[in-house]
Amino acid sequence: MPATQSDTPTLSAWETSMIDVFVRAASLIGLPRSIGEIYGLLFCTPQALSFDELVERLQISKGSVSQGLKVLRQLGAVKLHYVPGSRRDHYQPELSMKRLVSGFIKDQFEPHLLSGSQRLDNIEALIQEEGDEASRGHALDRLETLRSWQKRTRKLMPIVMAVLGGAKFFDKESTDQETII
Amino acid sequence: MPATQSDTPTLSAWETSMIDVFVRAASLIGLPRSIGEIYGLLFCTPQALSFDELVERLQISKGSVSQGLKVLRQLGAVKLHYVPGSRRDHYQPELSMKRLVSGFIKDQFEPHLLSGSQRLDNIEALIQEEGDEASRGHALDRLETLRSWQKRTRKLMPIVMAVLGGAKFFDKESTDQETII
DNA sequence: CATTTTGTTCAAGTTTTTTTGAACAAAGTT
DNA sequence: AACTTTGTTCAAAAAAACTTGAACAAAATG
Repeated sequence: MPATQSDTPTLSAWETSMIDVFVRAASLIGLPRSIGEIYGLLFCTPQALSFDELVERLQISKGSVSQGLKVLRQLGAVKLHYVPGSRRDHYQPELSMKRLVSGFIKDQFEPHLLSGSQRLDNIEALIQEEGDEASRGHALDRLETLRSWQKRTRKLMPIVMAVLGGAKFFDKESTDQETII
Repeated sequence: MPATQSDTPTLSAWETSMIDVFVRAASLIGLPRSIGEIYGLLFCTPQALSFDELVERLQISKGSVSQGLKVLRQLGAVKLHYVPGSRRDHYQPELSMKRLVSGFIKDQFEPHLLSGSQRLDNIEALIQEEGDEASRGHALDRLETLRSWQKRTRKLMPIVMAVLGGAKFFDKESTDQETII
């Protein structure tokens, strides 16, 4: 082979395109490009990849990879894979759509939903304190609309998970739903 | 009342809080703050509001309101409301959760899903062109995973709409599903 | 048809988010 | 213990997204 060439460990055409799909998907759900790239490359690659391999093949900074993997771990979108003989952490992508979606919902969606409930209670208090006898009715009306939206969203989650393949899911009061589908 | 005071048409406490809920919701689905504010104020207010009233009460620029309303119209999240005697357009919020979600999916989600299909076909071609007999198998495997995710996402949509209240929804080949729930 | 009213457009300014890279910590080696 | 490897943190730089406001168009009015 020719002498010391710069040896950019370039990605093949299909890898680039497939990673692009994940970059778009990430952006769609509000995650930065670098996270799409990392998950995308792991998705393309047969073997587990180490931190360094991600940095080199994607040509992005260590900082981005470190933070990106942190988020992906939190979401349950990557798994640590032990490689004998190597001291480095190796990563593999989570391939179960159900688990990916579940992780995303639990991490990014549910918190907003829950904090939302408290916010609505606060708003109700504010409406009561407020004078304006006349407009109070409308305000409370809209508040109820909001509450009904919340409730429906919550009911939707377990159904989504079920359709995605047999889910156990958060729901304080409803009857058991270990394995619906 | 006191002489010409600056008269900031300030929002009441409960309005501010409720608008805040919409600002957060907007951000959650990747829409800018100003759009959350506009929809939020319309949601709080009993009467339809004009362009100018939105500018004044929210204290944001005409540009933001114009662009914000454009997006909200596109999403079907606001409706024009004719007010006799006034030449201005007046707006009211769409209050049906089903229609709101449907508008969002149709406008922001479906396009990505569809363009996605073509992208995957392109990737398949690239994988075939590519040499490397050995790795082709894995690549095609992952491509199939992606296709299955797509398919499941598409199946999910009508179900989501149905749960939200009896939907007619896009689906080329499946059997009739005018009113499921 | 000149003028006013109403709303849109878009380049420039501002703010927010993301990325970088150098300094740092933690743990393993020699 | 000194050194190396591996990965994290975080302030500063870069990029992206959002907002502003002045110039512009379109339509109604007088």
